[in-house]
Amino acid sequence: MSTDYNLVWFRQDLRIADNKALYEASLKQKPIICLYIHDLDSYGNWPIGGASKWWLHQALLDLDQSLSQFGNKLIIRNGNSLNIIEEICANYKVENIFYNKRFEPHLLQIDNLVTSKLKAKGHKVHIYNSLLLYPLESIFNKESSPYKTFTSFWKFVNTNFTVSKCLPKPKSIPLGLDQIPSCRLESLMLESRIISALEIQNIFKVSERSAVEQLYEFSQIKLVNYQSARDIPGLDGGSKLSPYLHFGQISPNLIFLHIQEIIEKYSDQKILAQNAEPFIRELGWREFAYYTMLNFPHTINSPLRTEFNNFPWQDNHNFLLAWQQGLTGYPIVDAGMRQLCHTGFMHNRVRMIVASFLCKDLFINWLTGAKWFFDTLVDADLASNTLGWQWSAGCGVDAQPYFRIFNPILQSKKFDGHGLYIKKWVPELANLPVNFIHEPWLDESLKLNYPKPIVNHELMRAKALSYWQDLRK
DNA sequence: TGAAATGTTGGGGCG
DNA sequence: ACGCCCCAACATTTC
Repeated sequence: MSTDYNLVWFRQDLRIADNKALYEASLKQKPIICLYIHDLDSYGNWPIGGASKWWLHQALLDLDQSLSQFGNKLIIRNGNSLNIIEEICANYKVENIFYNKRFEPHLLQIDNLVTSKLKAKGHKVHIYNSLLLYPLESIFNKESSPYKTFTSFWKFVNTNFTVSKCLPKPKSIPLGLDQIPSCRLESLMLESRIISALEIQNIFKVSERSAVEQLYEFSQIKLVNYQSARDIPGLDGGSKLSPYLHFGQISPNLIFLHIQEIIEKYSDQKILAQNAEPFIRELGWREFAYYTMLNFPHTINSPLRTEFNNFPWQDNHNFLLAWQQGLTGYPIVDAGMRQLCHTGFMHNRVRMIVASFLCKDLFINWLTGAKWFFDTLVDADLASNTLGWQWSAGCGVDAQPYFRIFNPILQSKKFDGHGLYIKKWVPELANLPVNFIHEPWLDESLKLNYPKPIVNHELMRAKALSYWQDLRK
């Protein structure tokens, strides 16, 4: 007599707390198969990057440990999602399948296929939204079309929806009697980039528990200065919650509600609420990124503004290489790109600077930059990455006008005035006086092991503007 | 979630 | 005392 099972299909919701699919499954009081499938086909033409693989490995390890505290364990498989789920459902008596929705275009197709096949075989499939704060499918403007500017979108959701409360942890996640075959985590070969992982490891502790601890630390120490500190790359003013959010190790609801709680608790400190607003707004940008990907799925591969299909992007391999390696000769750009290579992370302001530089100083297609970020960032997220890059290139939703061009020297002076960030990531410049740190080429007497600027920003700016003029015709 | 070019104003040096 | 010029400092426009 075999047991009756329910199945929870984990994807990018690698947590126990406030996980709708897991919670609902736990209410059924039946043995639960906790399944994770490493399915390379599910990534479409955006294969999982090295940094993300490393994080995923740690996250799966942590989820398995968490499940073991409930006497259960994570079943890991490698291969085609549909085949594996069908195989498990055929071999064990699985009544209900639970999973949380995802929004990547290629995943929507796979999910629909899996769902319809399972339903056809008599299984019940339960799908939840445990990824986002708001029900994005039902949000449209007065003309019943999708919002294309963030502020109007954000205003609408804030006035029409409230963020739902977090679910408690499941009371139990019962294990069945059968020995269900599972791969060893190591066999997925996620941990190939060991050297880079070593440095990442010093920055992030990859677990559900650490995500919450990091949130608490942020809200108690950094939140009060967030508005100004977040723009200074030499400070660690951000929450650094993005990779946890990406892998679903923390729910956006938990973050949102925790910050709201803090504001209410210290309601006499207006400054706290003032600083919390731009932070919550960042969660809003995440929603907006998913909203855009849902309504304009093609934008993961091509510009939203079709006139940009005619933009004369240039395929300069040496420029690309210099950018990737942090050898452009612009200290703030190089500092950012090296932080990325060494840690799998980059400060947000610097992400904008290096993106602007790639698109508007080197004229390299934003997709090329997007691919590099996707491969190297620990928080690589298709929705956010696409939105950010199209914003930088000026070809997406809420796009900054193309002529809005970052001056890497001014940005550097403004946000890294003392050159702390530059000195940390570009050691060749560590001994330079402040007045040359942003533009070391000005001191011709210096003999540095550091490249001269690969392009002249003034010239490239003028060129970018003329391209933009042509595009408007 | 720019930056440069251009326009305006007002204080101070100077004849 | 006065007008003139210079030029920060700030505001507006333009790309």
